[in-house]
Amino acid sequence: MIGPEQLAPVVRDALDRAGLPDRAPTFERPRQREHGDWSTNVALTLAKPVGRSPRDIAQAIIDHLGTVDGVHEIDVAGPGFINFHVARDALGDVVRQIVTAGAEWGRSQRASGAVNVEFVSANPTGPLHMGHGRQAAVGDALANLLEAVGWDVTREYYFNDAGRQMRLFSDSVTAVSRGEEPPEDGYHGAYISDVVDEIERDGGTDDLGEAAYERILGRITGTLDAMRVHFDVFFGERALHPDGVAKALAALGDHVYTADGATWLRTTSFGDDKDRVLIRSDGEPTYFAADCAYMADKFSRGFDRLIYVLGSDHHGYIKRLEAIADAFGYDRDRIEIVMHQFVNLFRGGAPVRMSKRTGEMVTFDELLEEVGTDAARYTFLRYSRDVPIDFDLEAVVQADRANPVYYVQYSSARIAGIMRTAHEAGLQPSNIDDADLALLDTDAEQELIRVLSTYPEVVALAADERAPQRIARYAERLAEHFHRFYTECQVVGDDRDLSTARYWLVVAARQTLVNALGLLGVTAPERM
RNA sequence: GCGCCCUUAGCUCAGUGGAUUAGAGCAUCUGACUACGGAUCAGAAGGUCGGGGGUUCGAAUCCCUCAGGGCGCGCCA
Repeated sequence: MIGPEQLAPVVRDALDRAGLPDRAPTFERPRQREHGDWSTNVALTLAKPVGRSPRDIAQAIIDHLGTVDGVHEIDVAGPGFINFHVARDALGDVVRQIVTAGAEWGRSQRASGAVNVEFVSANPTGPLHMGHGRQAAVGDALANLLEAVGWDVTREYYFNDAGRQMRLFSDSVTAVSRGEEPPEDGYHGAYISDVVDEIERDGGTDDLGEAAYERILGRITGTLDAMRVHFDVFFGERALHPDGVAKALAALGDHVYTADGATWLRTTSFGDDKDRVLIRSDGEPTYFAADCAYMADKFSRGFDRLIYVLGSDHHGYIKRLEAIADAFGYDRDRIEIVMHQFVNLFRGGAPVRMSKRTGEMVTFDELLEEVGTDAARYTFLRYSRDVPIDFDLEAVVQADRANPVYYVQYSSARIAGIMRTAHEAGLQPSNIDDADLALLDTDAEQELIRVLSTYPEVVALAADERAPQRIARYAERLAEHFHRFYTECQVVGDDRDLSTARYWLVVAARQTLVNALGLLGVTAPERM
């Protein structure tokens, strides 16, 4: 469909012919449908320098535009906007374009380079919980989006398998295996004895802590599999000791100093609130030291950019991470923190208590089992990262219009239903070039096509803003327009040519829905 | 105390590339089943975009400020 690329040069020519100063016009999608498909405010921006009224300028531009291919109508509106209405028959081309592009529809090469997306990164000392679930969904969808616009993406999971916490975990497991209480500040959950029993049943081990750690990591990857999240790299902190950390400290050079028996990084030089300890006075390196070595490791692997997906409780790390990058001398723009708010669990409007102590905690595994992967992922992804999510176990499985997951998936099932009916009726066109897509001329069809045509813009914006919810909201808008089309237009009918044209429109709608939901990691079911 | 985020319709939330009459779902009210899945559709009603200043021809959107709410500020991990 015609867009800014075609309209901009035409408008510039008109500016020239109208004797107006040259200016690169910007175009936007008007909010109001009556304002057409594209709009430019170029006349408004010229009003001041030219000293004429915006509407007057707009009219002058239009007078010199002449006719524009694919545009049906151009008018001046409001304070001086020039609105372009795309020709109805031009919309058929959109359908053809979508069907031809298939799975590539909406993807682009607007970005390039290698990006590392680190997310979840929960330590394998216990099962994943709700917060990790949102993190998994957001991180994975973000990775999908980045791939869709041309990035070469690596999904990475980092975990601490060294240091004090690891020893504490090991001690806890060992205590439990002897029938004793874990240390006060150790790990107490029921899963500890589960894992211990499991190991003993399988013939024991000579390193219980290690074996338990591996088992829990295995459980976590199992949960992630169920979530359809697959990492390219699982990176254990141990790989950074001692060489990586030593090299990192050396590379940090003058920014490192000793005081009070400890070794510090002068992060305050780079905007942090206080300096951070690298090596404690007892000689033990902190996790912060490992974080430094880890960043250096990532960059050494050739990434152009590092993205850290973090829960809002970690926002204090932003300055710290940026300070590390600065201290190493990396361009700060090459690291990016993508934050998201937390998740509150409800059941039928009542909060579900979450307590590690009492074991009332709902693990993410249990949640997935109860609501399913599609509902979980979709619910985590349809909200802006900036708002906390109230995740209601009942509302999320509710099967009606109130639940957007089902609303969207139902449109997918309906599409599949049409396909089945069409095939039974012998309607199964193989070549879209033979179809007369200009027959798609009802309002419902035209509006559906218009929504379809904006998909690539939505993907680009969602990727740029790291905003997966834009894809979810788009899918809802698409479903809405499809349902209306479904209600008003019979696809499989007596008029063969019309049926064929509508068949292709349905194919295009399905393709777009599949592509959009695919970015979210949600399925487009054929039956429900 | 400092920092980050949030405050938009009765409720839950979009919209924050400045711009033409601020959107959706739920709830409320009125309609649509002799056609491909009514798990749907059409319509009505509902908002001084937390308050107050400012920038701009134009602000939900940018800046300042105040008020509420969430989170974070370790030689913890």
